[in-house]
Amino acid sequence: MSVRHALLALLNEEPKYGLRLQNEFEARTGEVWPLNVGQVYTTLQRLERGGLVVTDDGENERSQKRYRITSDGARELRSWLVTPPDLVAPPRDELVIKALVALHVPGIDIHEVLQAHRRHAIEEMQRYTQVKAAADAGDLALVLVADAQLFRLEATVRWLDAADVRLKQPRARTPALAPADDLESVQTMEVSR
Amino acid sequence: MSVRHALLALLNEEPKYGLRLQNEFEARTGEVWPLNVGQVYTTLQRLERGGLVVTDDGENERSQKRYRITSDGARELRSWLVTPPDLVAPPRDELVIKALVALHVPGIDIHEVLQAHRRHAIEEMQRYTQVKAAADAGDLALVLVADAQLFRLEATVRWLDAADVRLKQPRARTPALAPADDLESVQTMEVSR
DNA sequence: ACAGCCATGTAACTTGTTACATGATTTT
DNA sequence: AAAATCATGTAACAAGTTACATGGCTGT
Repeated sequence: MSVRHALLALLNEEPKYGLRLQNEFEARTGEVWPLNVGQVYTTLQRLERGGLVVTDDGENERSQKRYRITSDGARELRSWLVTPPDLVAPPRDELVIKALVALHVPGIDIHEVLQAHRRHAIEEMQRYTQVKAAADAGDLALVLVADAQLFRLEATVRWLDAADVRLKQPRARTPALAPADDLESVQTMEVSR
Repeated sequence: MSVRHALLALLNEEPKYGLRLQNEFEARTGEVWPLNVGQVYTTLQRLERGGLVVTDDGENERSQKRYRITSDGARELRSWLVTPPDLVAPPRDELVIKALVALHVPGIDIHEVLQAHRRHAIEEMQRYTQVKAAADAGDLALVLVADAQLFRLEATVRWLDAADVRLKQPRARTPALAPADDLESVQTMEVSR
C-alpha cells in the first residue's frame, strides 16, 4: 500500500499531474525504489474510484490532467501515517521461509543456503554504503533510504549468523546461552524517550 | 512468492493434500504467519496451471486430492532456495516511505510519527520475546521465526532513532559524525566466513 | 438427528507490475 | 522532417487475500 499512499501524500501538497508524481517520487528514492510510470496512472485511477482524489477539469494546458486530493483522501493519508504495520498479519519474510523449508529439501545444504544469502547481503550493504556516500552532500531522503537498507541488511546478516549457529547445534537441545543477548537487547534499548 | 514456494517445498517431501499443507505450514510459523486455508487451494491451482505440480488421481480416499511436485517444480524450488532477493527491485519499506512523505504533510509532526512507530516496534519486540520464550523448549522453527522478527524490529528501532537525529539537525548541513558508525559496521562484520 | 470437524473449492477483490500504444511538443 | 522527450493511458497478468458454499464423516 506504499505507492498508493505516497501519491496521496504528494497530492496533498498541491494538485499535480501523473508524470510529475513519478518524478517527485523518484527524486526521493529514485535509484533505490524506482517507480514505473504506468503504475502511477493505474494507481491514480484506483484512487479516483475510491474517491480519495478527483481529476481537476479546470485550466487544461496541453494534455495534462491534474489530480486533486479530496477530504476523504486527506483523512486516509493522516490515518495511514500514524498507523503502525499490522500486528496480526506481519508480512512473511521470504528469507526465513527459505531457510525453514530448506531444512527438509534433500540435496540442499542449509548452511550453503545461509552462506549464499549472507554473501549477497554483504554485497548489498557495500552497494548502499556507496549510495549513501554519493548522496551524502544534500540528499537527505536518499540518505534515510540507504540507511534503512543498511540497518535492515545488517539485521539480516545477524539473523543468518544466529540461524547458522542454531542449526549446527545438535537438535532437540535447548541452548542455554543464546536467548540471553536478545532479551538483553530489548531491555538495554531505551524503551521510552 | 513465499507461499507458492513454501507449498512446493512441502510437496517435495511427499505428495500431500490441501489441508495437510496448511497444517504443516502453520506448524512451523503458525502464530506468527498464519495461512488461510483458501489460499492453499488457490495457490495449488496456480501451481498446477504452471505445471509445477500435478494432481494425483490414484488412491482416492474420501474426497482428498493429492498433489505431487513435478520435475519442473523441483527445479524451480531449488532455484528459488538459492536465489537472493532481487537487487534491482527491493521491496519498498512502508515505514521509510511514511517518514519521507510525513516531512511534507502540514499538521503532521515527523517526530511524533517516528515516536509512534518506535513505541509500536518496542511492543512488538516484547511480544516476540514472549513467543520465543514459550517456544524455547523444542520448536526450532518458531524460535528462528521469532528471532528474525526481533532482529528486524531492532533494526527498525535503530533506524527510527537515526532518522530522528538526522531530522533534528538543521537541514542542508552535512553531519560529519553520523556516517562513521555505519561504515564501521560493514567493515567490522566478518565479510567472508 | 444434530453439532462439529475434516476437506475442498470458488468468486471476488486488492495491490503491484509491466509491455505496449498513442498523441503532443520540442529539439536538431 | 526526423528524433527525442513529455504525457497519458490501457490491457493483462501475478500474488495475496478472504468470505462463503458445499459435502462427508464422527461422536453424542
